[in-house]
Amino acid sequence: MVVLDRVEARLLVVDDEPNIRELLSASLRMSGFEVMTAADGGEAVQFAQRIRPDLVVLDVMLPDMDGFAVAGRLREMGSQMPVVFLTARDGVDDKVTGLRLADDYVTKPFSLEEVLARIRAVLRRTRGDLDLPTRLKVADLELDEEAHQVWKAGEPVRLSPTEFKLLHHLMVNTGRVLSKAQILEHVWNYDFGGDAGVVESYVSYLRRKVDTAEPRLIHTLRGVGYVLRPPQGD
Amino acid sequence: MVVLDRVEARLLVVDDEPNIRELLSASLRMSGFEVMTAADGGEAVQFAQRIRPDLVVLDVMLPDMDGFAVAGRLREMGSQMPVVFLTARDGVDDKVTGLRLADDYVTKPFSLEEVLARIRAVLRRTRGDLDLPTRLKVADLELDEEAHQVWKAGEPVRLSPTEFKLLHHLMVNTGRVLSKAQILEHVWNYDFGGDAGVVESYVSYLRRKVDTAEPRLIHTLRGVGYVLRPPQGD
DNA sequence: GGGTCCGCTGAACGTTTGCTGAGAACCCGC
DNA sequence: GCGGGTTCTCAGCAAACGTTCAGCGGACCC
Repeated sequence: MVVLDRVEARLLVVDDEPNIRELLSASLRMSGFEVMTAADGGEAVQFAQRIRPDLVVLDVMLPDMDGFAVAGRLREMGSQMPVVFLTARDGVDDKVTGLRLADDYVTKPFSLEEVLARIRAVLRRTRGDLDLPTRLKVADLELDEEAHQVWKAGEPVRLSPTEFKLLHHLMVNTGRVLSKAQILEHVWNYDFGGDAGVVESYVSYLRRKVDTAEPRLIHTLRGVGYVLRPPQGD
Repeated sequence: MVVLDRVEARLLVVDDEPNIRELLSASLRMSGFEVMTAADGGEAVQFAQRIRPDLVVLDVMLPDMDGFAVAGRLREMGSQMPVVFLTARDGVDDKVTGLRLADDYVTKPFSLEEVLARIRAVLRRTRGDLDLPTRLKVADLELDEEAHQVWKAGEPVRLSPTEFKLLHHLMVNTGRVLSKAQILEHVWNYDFGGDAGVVESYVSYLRRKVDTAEPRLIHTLRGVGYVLRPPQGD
């Protein structure tokens, strides 16, 4: 839940499932984007023409025309709007990358953390927005989003994908308490049915890898959640 | 019981139990919100359409349709009203699925303190109301809601969840006398059966942690209640 | 000044919460 | 299909937490 006081960019989210559309748009808004939504391909093309978004998040499966067709139309319009596709896990991936219509894609079911990362990466590439920080630092902890790398006290650390996403989420929200439910919501896939016990396990893994020495950075607030806090003020 | 001279926002409270509906709406009104109530899902959708509230407080269990269905309808209506769910404690699944449609949730039995905190947090996030202070200060006492942290004379203090809620309630009501019954009502869950002795215990804990030095901030008014008062004018 | 009431605090308790190690299920590359 | 890495579940354990209670001391009233 990163709240910024400026608009990062204007996005168009296209998906026919209202749940996913709302999940995405709400979360993107909270991250500082201006978001419009469309429920099918026709609406999408219309909207894109009118409001000229900086990026389009596009489901491949749409009721009227598929995402590739939509992307094709956008290209024909002469626009160079970057597109991030949402695809089902099975095999469509090759098509997406092969067609070179997408700048990136995310497979369903995704986690918000993932979608946000892809969108930011694409915007950075296409706009040359180099001032968007790609490196997060908290005390002697460093995380590079692009290189997908983490250092503790200058030493590189190996993290599994989930560990990385969790640490990233904690670092983006430095100083803010996150409940296990919130963490689950952002870091895990949206269809994850399990309970918050996983979060405990992963916090434990993370601590072992990046938070063994004093002063500790990852704090447990009993009954509330977790915070990553820089030494001063603790 | 914070009484403000302006309306913070318009809320719609939906619950079929009259007790809870009234408890909530009375307390929210006293906190400066404009409150409407509905007893079932149909009424809720109707009302929401007409009066366009800024936020909906929605019980998951309703006689006609469940809260998720109501939230779904609201979304379909194209509204972006934030929703705060009220759920039973045991429905862990509810929480996860609920969050797809909700911006936050509170488990029953809740304390008014909790519900208020969630509502404010959601409004802050969704409206971009970043200037609403997240930090309370009284003399050399500071409390940050987001970070869930307290400082006394610049030094961080560790508080348990209940201690934190109590101090928060005292600070929000600085200068106002609160009876033990009132405190019980706001800080403890509404189904708490015990007596006011707990409040005494917790005031004692709090004093030990944040009010050891002169001038004292937490004052006892014999036979009446407690006040938190800044030094000047005491 | 004495009796009574009220509030303070330390100790004790049962309960809840989170941490961790072990292991089962899974995926992926070879 | 085998092995390493990864994800998730679970159960036992330890510490923190909420609550009650009793003994004490100070405040209030007559």
